[in-house]
Amino acid sequence: MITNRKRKRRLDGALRRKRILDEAMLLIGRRGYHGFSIQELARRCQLTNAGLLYYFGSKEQLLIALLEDRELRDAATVGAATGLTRQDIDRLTLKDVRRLFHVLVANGVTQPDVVRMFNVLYSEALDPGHPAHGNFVEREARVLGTFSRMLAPHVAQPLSTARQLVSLMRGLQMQWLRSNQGFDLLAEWDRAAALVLPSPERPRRSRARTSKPS
Amino acid sequence: MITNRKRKRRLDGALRRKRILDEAMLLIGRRGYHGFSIQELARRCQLTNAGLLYYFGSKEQLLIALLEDRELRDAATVGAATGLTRQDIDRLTLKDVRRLFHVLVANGVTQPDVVRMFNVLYSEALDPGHPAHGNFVEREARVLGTFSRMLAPHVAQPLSTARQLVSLMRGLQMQWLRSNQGFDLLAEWDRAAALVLPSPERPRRSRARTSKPS
Amino acid sequence: MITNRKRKRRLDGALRRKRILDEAMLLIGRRGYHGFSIQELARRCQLTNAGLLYYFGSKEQLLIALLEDRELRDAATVGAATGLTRQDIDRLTLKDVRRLFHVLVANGVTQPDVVRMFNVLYSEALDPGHPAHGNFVEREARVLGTFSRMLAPHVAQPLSTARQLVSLMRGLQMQWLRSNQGFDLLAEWDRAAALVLPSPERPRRSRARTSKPS
Amino acid sequence: MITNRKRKRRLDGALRRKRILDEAMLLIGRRGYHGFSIQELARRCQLTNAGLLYYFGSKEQLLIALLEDRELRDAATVGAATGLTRQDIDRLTLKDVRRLFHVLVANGVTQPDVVRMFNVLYSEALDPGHPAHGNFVEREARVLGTFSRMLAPHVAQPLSTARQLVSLMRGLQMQWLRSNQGFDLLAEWDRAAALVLPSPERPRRSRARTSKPS
DNA sequence: CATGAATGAGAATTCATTCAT
DNA sequence: AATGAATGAATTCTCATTCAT
Repeated sequence: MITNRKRKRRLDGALRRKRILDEAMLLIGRRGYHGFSIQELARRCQLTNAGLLYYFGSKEQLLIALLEDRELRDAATVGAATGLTRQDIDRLTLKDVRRLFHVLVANGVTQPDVVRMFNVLYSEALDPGHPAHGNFVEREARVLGTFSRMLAPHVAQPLSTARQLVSLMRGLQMQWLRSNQGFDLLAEWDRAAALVLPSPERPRRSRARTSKPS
Repeated sequence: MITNRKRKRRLDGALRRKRILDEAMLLIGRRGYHGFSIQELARRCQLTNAGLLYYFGSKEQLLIALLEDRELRDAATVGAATGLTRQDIDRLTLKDVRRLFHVLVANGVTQPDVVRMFNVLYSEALDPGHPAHGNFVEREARVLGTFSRMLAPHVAQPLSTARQLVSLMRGLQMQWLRSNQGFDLLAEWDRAAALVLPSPERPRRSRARTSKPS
Repeated sequence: MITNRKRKRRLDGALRRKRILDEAMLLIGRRGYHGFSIQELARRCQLTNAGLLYYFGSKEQLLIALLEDRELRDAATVGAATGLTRQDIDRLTLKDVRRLFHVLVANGVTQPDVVRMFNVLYSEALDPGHPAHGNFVEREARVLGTFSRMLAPHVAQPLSTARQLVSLMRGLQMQWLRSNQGFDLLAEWDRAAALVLPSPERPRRSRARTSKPS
Repeated sequence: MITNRKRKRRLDGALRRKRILDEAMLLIGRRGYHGFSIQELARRCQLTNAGLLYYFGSKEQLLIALLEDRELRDAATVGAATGLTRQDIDRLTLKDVRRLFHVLVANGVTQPDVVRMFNVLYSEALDPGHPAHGNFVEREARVLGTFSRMLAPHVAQPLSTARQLVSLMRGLQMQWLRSNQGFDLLAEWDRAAALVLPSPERPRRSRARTSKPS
């Protein structure tokens, strides 16, 4: 009984937090960190201003909590979808790499709001004074690093290729969002990836010299 | 005399306006439309709050003026640098296309603040409520349309290629800005463009069977 | 067993209360009643907000409890240090009076935080709306009354002298606190007291006609 | 005409500032810096919150402005009342010194609100975090220094005497305020000063030898 | 005995904007 | 051409307090 109750209460608290973060994601995704207000978020969560801040101390901390939360969830999602772990990074076949990126994009297609939030923050956080600046600088380094390592066995200039993939992924996502998801993002991605990643059947990196005769 | 004065004053006025817009570009580039304040801008221009609004009426109108101003200037810049006009669009050779994009990116390299502003607004304006939303929706359509037309004679799926080029350009710019211009953007661009655009000597892309008669 | 526990708990409760009051004294001494917050006090006591109020009901009651607690403790301290009781007041020799004041000040030297709190509240409570206003009005009357009675046999205008002593004591304490206890308060006090209180051997002050058989 | 208008406008602004500061003095005198609110002050000045802050940027700056304003006015008042200047400090006769202090206190009697504000801040600013802390530390040093110099030719331990005078002045003022000006402060002061300052006719202070051989 | 959750009131401050001058 | 004065609305955040558990 007691445990049940306790559990229920705890769950309630955690659940509420989650709900708030979900709503915050939507709001920030639309208006950006500077453009949304604690007030509006609270209203949407049917909480008072103070009630909301009870959970997250300040607007800034809310943002940080949101990013942390997302990071955890996304890592889990991707891990589950690909069956790959950190250890595999250096040993992936080209096919694995393709599949991984495909999954990444496919995952985004199912949650456009997440994609929107990330992309909005991604550029808003360019500003060194932005509360998520550090987070995104670090994230970018991490992502480019990871991609480079994955690509290293397969392409001549892994960092360049990583940059291209990141650019294409984010750029296509942005266009997709702006067009109200008016085209097939995943297909577009596959097409783009095919240009940037060497085709699997042929021995890689000949490209680096001869280019693609196909 | 009087005319002189008037002229002088007008010139001063226009000059002042320009100065304000330049400062606004920096500010908006860093903090976004929602994140910057008339107050701060006025301070930086050594004007009072009211003094600034005398020129632009409202924050929103300021943004619009800024975008219009930029549009004019950039069109002029690109036109001058490439020697191409609107009429040429459909008749460009692949080489011209390559050159055009190269100029575009090279132009950005010389004015990172402009690049920053555009990219920040580009994602901030995803929000339908953003005062520049319409502008950017239209701009995107225009850009993709123009690029598609330019690419049509040369690639199988011009719109896809246009999307890729736009994505790569913006994505690389963002990475370049975030890294504090820590890599050679132009070189990176050329590398990326080489993958997406067919190499000039060989007709590339057997896929382009059906071709587009447009 | 049960009684034990209860006792233990009670003791814990009382102890906790005391700890809270001690911390409150520090805080109020530094920031005043208006300037400190239940929140900060709770944090310092490693208690929740609600936990703290469980003990004292409200901020105002906390202040009152603090003053009462202090009153008790100080009365005890002074009584113990001088060996004098309320009944002795009218029969004190000049030497006793001197000694009493000396002890009072000496006592303050050992606990600057108490001194600080009293002096801060002493002036903050000038405001009729202050929750300790009544307390301090009454306290002042009591102190002046008591001092006057003690001084009556020895000086011509006991109330004036009482006012002077009170002023000197508080004023020197304030200077002492502001200078970070940068001078010898007790020595300073003795010097000042010597001017205000008649020297014991010589009857000083011809005004004091009534004589003193001391 | 134009000058007139300009002057009038300026005066208006300055006048308003003055009115605000006067009201602030009352409010801070009653509730202290922590205890008063911009809101209430604005209401009393028939201004909006923002309207008030237009003049003084922030609560803290308001306090500083208040203190500066007071300093100027008080220096003027005292100078006018005594006819003494800074240069005279070291050459004052005992009689001058007495007169100066008398004027100081008499001046206070005519403006109890000023006295209240100073005394309230005087103790509130003990806290190193208080925005007027520095101001009051410095002020205390200056006052004690000045008094000491004035007293140096006349008493054995000028700093001690200065401390006593400061203590008595402030202490009596406080009692006077707390009693709702229920006694004759000036008379009380003269009585106290007579004890601390050597009487002019008699070759003061045989004590000065017997007690401290320093 | 104490907490977790929440609130209503109010805090200081900022914002875009207005308007007479 | 620009300012000084002012505002209403909103912002983030803090406060003391309540109440079920």
